[in-house]
Amino acid sequence: MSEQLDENKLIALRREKLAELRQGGIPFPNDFRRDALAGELHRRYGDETAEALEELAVSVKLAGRLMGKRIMGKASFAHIQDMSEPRMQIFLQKDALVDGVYEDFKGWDLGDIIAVEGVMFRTKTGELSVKAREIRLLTKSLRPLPEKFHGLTDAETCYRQRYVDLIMNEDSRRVFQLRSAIVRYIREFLSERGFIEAETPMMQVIPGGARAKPFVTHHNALGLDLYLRIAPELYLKRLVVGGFEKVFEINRSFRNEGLSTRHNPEFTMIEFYQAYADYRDLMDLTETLLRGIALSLLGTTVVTHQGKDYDLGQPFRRMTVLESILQYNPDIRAEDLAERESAAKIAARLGIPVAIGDGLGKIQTEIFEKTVEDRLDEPTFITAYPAEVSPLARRNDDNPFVTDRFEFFVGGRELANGFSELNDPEDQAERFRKQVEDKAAGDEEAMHFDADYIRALEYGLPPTAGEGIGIDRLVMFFTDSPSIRDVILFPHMRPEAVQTIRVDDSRRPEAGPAIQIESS
RNA sequence: GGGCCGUUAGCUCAGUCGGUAGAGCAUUGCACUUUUAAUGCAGUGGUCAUUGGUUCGAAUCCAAUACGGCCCA
Repeated sequence: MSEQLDENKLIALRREKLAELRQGGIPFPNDFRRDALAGELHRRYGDETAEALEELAVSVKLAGRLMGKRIMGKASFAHIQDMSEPRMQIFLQKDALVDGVYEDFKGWDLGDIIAVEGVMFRTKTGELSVKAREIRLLTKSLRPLPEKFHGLTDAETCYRQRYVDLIMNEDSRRVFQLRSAIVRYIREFLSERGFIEAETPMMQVIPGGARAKPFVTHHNALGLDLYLRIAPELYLKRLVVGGFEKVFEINRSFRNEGLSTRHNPEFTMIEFYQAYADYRDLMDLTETLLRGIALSLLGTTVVTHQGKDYDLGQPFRRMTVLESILQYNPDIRAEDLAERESAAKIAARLGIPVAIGDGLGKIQTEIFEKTVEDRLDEPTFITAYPAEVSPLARRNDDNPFVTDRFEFFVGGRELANGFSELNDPEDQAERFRKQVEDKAAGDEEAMHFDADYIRALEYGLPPTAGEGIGIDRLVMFFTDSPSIRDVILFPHMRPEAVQTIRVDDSRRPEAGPAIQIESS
């Protein structure tokens, strides 16, 4: 017996065709080897004339998904799509194929995976094409593809069934190809500069390195609750203690928060640490990196995002938290930000709730977040964050109220956060204690006391600077994507209301009854 | 968590004042040996997200729920 997914007549018809294939031999063959990609052929032969191509008589083997089919009696055109761009047109003539093959082809469906062997030529209308000598069906597709002209536009289906989105939407394929290129660029950028790539625990006994609510999981054999990491920071700095003086990790981290166009519960960061450097060195490095990505990806330093141009070729603006508040709030006076009481009044006027335990630094930061952050359009480094909100950052030598820290903003969004690392173990222990107090007072995002991390610092962390860059947001910026879901292949979604998984007992006798998952 | 909007054929979308549903593409059949969203002719295809209510009658009005989108916190 079997429980059906959403069957319809189109699928039933294709199942009948598959059943015939099963009768006729091996239905899912894997003995075809291609020797070319459509895109490569376009680049290599795209400029050759029809006559030149005829003379060259280049024979090629292509495979891919059947995306277009135009039957005109005893001749047909088809388009196949492989991992390259653009598609290649195939020309078939009944007389040029083995008897019966042309009739088989007429029964194939859009979406089927096919193999073609033939000769490059140019059609009357000038399109580079392959004249088929042999053509085979490799994989029967049972489900109809979306409409060929409008494609798939329903956002929900694009996210839930990314495979269909990728088949249909070149723009979507492009985003993820660029994402791959960005990650590769960053990895090479750091590797060339002598950084070592590391992999640190994703399951942690004490989640650290950021202020965030973690996900909890459980290790059965150890009888131990573990947290999915919210950041790799504390482990990477242990590695610097260990002598890996330049180290990075491209990491998936997890934060138990809501979903939005800017937040996914799991997200990708690059974190890197460099000994004998400070936060200013990392600001310079960040400028170089972002400029390099733009030039490498786009061939220009000007990035167009959501209708605006951002020139990463210019030096990025730099200002402190306090300077930025004053610049964007002409009605606020510097002296009013210097005292807790007057700053709290400003916060209250702005509708920011102030808790009794909040110090001046926290209040200043909230005023900054409320009135400045999303207006930081041009590439900007904001520096001098209060120590109160920067429990892992080194204090500034001249003004210990603030830290040697920066965040980078562009298009109103925070893309990076970096600082000179706090390497004084006693100061760090004190700041952990303050976090634990905050946690006891009900701050769910406050940090834990990580005694092993303090022990590591006590062995001596060299003067170091570290930085994290949000890869998803970076990719959003460079690919002009309005939502984080557009740059994550399988973004988090609520489960579909009722999902039935087909289990065919006749072929898997050991299997139990049909599995049915229903969400309540 | 709050507000607004959406959910109709495989896909993209119409659906007027409440009278049991329509197009294009896909698909099926026929014709067609250089097409480009091929073309021509003829068909098939629907639990109008779900549940309940109002009504003689609901895709349409009301409510709740589910899922999604945008904005806000």
